[in-house]
Amino acid sequence: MDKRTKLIHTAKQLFSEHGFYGTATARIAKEAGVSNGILFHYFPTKDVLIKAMFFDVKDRLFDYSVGQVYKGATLKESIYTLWLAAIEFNLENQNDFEFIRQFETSPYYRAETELEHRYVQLSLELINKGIEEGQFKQIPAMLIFKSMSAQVETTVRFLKMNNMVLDDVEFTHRLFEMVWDTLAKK
Amino acid sequence: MDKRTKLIHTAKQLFSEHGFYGTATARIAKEAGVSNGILFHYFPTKDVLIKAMFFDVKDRLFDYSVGQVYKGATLKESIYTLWLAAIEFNLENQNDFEFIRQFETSPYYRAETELEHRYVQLSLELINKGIEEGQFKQIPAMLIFKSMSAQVETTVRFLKMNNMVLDDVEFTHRLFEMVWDTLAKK
DNA sequence: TAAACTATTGACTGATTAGTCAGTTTCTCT
DNA sequence: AGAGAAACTGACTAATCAGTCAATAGTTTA
Repeated sequence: MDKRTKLIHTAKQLFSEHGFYGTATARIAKEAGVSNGILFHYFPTKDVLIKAMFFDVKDRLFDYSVGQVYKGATLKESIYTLWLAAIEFNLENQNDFEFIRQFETSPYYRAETELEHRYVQLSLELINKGIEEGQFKQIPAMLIFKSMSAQVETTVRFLKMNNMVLDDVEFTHRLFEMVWDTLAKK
Repeated sequence: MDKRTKLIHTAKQLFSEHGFYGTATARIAKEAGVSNGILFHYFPTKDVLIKAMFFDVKDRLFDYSVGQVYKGATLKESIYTLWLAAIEFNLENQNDFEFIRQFETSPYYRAETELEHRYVQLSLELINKGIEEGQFKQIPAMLIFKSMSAQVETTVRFLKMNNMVLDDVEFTHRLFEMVWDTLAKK
């Protein structure tokens, strides 16, 4: 692993544990086993490091989840696949999960930045299709997207807190029905 | 307003704008128009100040919302009243809203602390009643509570971002149907 | 080979900040 | 009144931390 990647990796671990402000750059470098100076060689400021990490996570989530949606799937199947993939990704990458959670409530976060990402754009397209076809409630697409994201986050936090994994298919479906009922027209 | 209250008030404003770590205690005192020392007279550490603020907000939310639930109400009516009250409270007290949001993703937050609060306990009682009576889905009460809270937060953020208020009754009901469908058995 | 560039180090600095403290004023109770 | 407590002040400190920099090593290019 090169030093740049090693730094991102170590930073994510420390940030998810102690927060952005509880983690000194010097500590990141130390625990990554590199010099203090090299951190600022790759990331001129702490802000740049943090934003690079955000895009790193979103890119990987996109690759992981969108690849699982197969072409001929119905809308409900596609949403299910994306929902499940997001939960799995967050459970398997808990440092990423904690990092994103903190990022999104920090002053670093701006809504416009997120909008530019493929992951959000694809999700919004899917939701707009659902609204146009009359399968979804008449609610602004952005609000539906945010509700879904919030449900994923809540579910992951709940599973983590209770040391659970999604191995029970029946329970998993029951959880998805919660999400689906939120969006779908009765 | 006495100095202690004035400090909590100013701190909430600054925290919601610049975050816990972006706000120096000296700045809080200065903007509150009091001396630096008096802050530490009332709150021995910054932690104590932050936790005092958390309970201040939850107490006021409890008083505001629970008072509106009337005795003979059905379960759906009670949930609606609590949901709407929470949204109104957060819209009217945006500094409180931003503060809580940051608090809950900060290292200060511990899940056990929240459980002790009347507001959470009352909500859980109501949800458990819904599950037992078969009106709610067979999902752990805590997860239902967290989902509802997340929906409230998402909705408030959406309304804020688009400079909206809940003046359209039809739209308000449509938003509540989203929440209700999340919880209710079909 | 020499020049130019990139990667790397770690000691250092200037700014910031939570919390202290010695002393002053204001309140309270007898 | 006057003693004792509580409220209050603001200058001060010890620690922390993001970012700098001069120097060295390694790699590419002409």
